[in-house]
Amino acid sequence: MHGARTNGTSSTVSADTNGTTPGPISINKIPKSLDREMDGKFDKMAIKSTNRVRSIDAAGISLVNGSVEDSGGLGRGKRKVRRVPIKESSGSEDSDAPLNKRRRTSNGIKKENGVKQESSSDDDVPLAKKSAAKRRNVPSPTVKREKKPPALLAGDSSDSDIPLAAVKLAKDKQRTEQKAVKTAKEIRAEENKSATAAGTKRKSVGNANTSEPAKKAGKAPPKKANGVKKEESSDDDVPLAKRRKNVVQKPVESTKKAAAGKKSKDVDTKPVAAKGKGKAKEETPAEADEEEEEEYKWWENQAETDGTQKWTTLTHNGVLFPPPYELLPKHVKMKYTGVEVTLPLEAEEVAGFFGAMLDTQHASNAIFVENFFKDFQTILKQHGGAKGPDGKNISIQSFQKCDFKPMYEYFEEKKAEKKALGTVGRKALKVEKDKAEEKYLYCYLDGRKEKVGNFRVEPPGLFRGRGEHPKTGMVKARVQPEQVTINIGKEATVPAPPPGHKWADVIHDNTVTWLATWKENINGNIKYVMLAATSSLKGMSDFKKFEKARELKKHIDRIREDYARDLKSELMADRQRATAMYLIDKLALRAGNEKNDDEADTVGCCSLRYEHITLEPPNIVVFDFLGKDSIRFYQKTPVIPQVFKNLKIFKKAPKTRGDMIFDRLDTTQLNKHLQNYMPGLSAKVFRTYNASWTMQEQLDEILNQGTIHEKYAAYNLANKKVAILCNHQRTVSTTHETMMQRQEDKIKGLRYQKLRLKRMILSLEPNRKKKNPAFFKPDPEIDDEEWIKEHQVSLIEQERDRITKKFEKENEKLRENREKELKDKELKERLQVIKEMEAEFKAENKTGKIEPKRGATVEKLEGQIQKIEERIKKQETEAQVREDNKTVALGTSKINYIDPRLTVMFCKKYDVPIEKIFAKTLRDKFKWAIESADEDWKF
DNA sequence: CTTTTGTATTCAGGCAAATGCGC
DNA sequence: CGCGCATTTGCCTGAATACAAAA
Repeated sequence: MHGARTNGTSSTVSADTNGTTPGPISINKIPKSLDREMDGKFDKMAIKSTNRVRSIDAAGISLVNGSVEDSGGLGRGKRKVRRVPIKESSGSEDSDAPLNKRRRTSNGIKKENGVKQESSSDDDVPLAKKSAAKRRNVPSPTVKREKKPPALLAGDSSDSDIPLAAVKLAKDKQRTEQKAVKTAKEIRAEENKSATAAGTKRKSVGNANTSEPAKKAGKAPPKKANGVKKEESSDDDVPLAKRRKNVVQKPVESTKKAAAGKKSKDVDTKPVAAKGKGKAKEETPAEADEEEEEEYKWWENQAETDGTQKWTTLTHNGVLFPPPYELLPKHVKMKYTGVEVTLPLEAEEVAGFFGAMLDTQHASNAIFVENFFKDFQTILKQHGGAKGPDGKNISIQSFQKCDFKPMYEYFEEKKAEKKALGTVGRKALKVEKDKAEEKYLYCYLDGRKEKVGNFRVEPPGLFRGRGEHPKTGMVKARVQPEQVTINIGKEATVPAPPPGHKWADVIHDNTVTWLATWKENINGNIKYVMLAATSSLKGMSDFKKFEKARELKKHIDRIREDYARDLKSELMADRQRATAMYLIDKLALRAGNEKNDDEADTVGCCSLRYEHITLEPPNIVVFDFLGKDSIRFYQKTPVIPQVFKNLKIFKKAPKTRGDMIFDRLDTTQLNKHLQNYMPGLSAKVFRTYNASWTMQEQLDEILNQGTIHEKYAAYNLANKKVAILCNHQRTVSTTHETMMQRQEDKIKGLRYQKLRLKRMILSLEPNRKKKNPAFFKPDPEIDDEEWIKEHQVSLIEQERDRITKKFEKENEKLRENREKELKDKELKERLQVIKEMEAEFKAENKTGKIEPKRGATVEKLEGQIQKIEERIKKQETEAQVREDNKTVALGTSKINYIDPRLTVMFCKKYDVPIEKIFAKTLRDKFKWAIESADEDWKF
């Protein structure tokens, strides 16, 4: 985004008493009169906004038109936020004084636009960067959830329809008309576009699915597993209640635990792996056994954990460094002003980073390029500079004059070489690599072997900050052992640093879970080597996360009642907090911590600014902003009147673009407030809670009928609702459009085939038409003669192609065998059929009749028609799902938000193999859930 | 019908970007 | 009270697979 931005932190502000301590812009207490005022009429702002947003799609989708002001995120700038301690009770001394506003001001990356001090005069200066183009349509995430506090959630009852409807995607046409915010994703998408090319046909998709089974069809185990359970039900759940020994309780009743454990063992079977293609059918329990000692089932054994100490003993082998850089072959050189230059190793490496990215959009991103080039120059200078062929120094001054093409081409060559190796060669390489990594794969935590996650030190490269990250493109430096701190048990042997090096430090801190750490040079962030998601440490905390969310169930009613009440509080801070809670609860917004100017300008609930919300009377709120990862959050949703009114108040002048909506609130305060309800409660818990809650609700609506595949599709639909709620998106693949087109053509082709079959029937029995006119009615989808003709042409071409190819192939083979090749005459003869086809089509077009093949009967033809109809239907649903899901990412919610026990419950209850839904890694990660939940489990 | 082939989809890993809490 | 630290969340990518059409 870009677009308007505000400059100036304070210009319009007068009361900045000491000049450095800004304060909230809003008044402390909300007078009754203001409340009343906001009740009635709608102010200018609201009306104005109406003009800017228009509702287009009948389905309820509304699109923001292109006006710059609507852009969600404005220019970034220094955010001068000050937080004044406000004693709410102290009354309203500061009531009207428009204190300094909290706003995001501009500073546009490089040019600091001087005048920041001026008021809003240049609010609208668009950033130089890319202007808006098309925007993606974001489906409205609202998902109906239980009517806990009935009146409270506007979307729950009557209103819910709107957003729900909005879930439907708009038509492409409309899509392209719109313009507006360009999200990071879109930018990326565009970039790829260029690199794309051919496509192909094939349909599929939709079902997103299905995998594994095909080959090892066997795999019945899971089924069996379910059958079993059902011992005493006792599980009215509430595992919480059934605490066992110590502090923490187990996920499920202990009783069935043992049984459960056993069962699921067969269930899990060795997933796939199946290195050979296809047929590996090992998978027997026997194999499971060979799997070394039995693993630690922490979930059956919850004792410890006071929370702070994470381990007692810890042994590991440290980290794996990337291989040192090796100079490129002599003939591969970057050019400057057309002349090959020799770079010092360090600089060549950096140039290579860029050279390898020439075909990405980064290479044409001005900020990226600028940051890269600056760092490149610095590094070059540090290492002696570039030399010309004559050995003389060459000063690299201009990016424009640099030509990285030779490097790019070299890398491409390398890639091709690798590809040419074939599966065999690559496998060998992989074995080698695996061997080098072997020792790092596992560590021993409290004596148990646990998998390590990211033991590889991140290699150097160019920083790929997402969205409009000010630092994107900077050189991410190589990490030296001297920067790496090792955390390991006191008793353990400290892994040796690479020869000639030493560690920054070696510590023995058992209150943290990391094995190694270092500081990254771009943002100064700290990186860690931690255990894999399948480890007990991660598993336990995941479990706790979900238990915490379930615990929230007990408090949610009260919390909702409270914030409903506080929506009317006369204290601004309380009212803002209540309003924020409403949004977090209803829309699953993230908390919205403050960010710095050297990060991309993205927001969450608490950091929403004036321009991110538009109010449309009577109670529609349009959210349009960039959230985490610069993913656009665009939603038009009704809210309860009090919230609408509050937002109006929070946007009231003098607040304007750049100012915080919740200027009396921040995440710390919000979370502190939440702690009062329940220890450990924070804003993010609401996301988990609402996601899992929604999933439970959705799953409950699924009927236990149909094929496994259908049930799986139903699950995915539920999953999708959650993903939409959480605004989890993905970029539409660059090939999406072509694939859709192709599929459409294919469907039409099928329809044409159907038409021909019907015509054949009529040739056999002309009187059928009278008997069943409906059946022979022309298909409206392909009544276009033009199209039919084109299609016929392409069919003929295809056939010709096929015959020719086959001919050539045969010849090739003959040649190999040193036999005589076929003559061209042979080919000609074979191509005779083409002539026949043409004639046939011609006749068909003229008379509308087709001679059936020999031996055809009406019955046979009808059978074929039926088959084709099935295929058409299948293709159509597939196409629909593909289109509907193109921007929705299901994975994130599956991995992070949906309590895995829900999935396990679903699978057991409906006899769907867990493998269908949880891939190998997820099955490992969620082993605790698989072994502890049964078909009656409830979130 | 089975095998082959070529592509689309899924998986698993990578690392950036959030949250949240305590010093 | 702002920052540092630890941990969770999230999108994307390259490699591995599955799938459907062709042979």
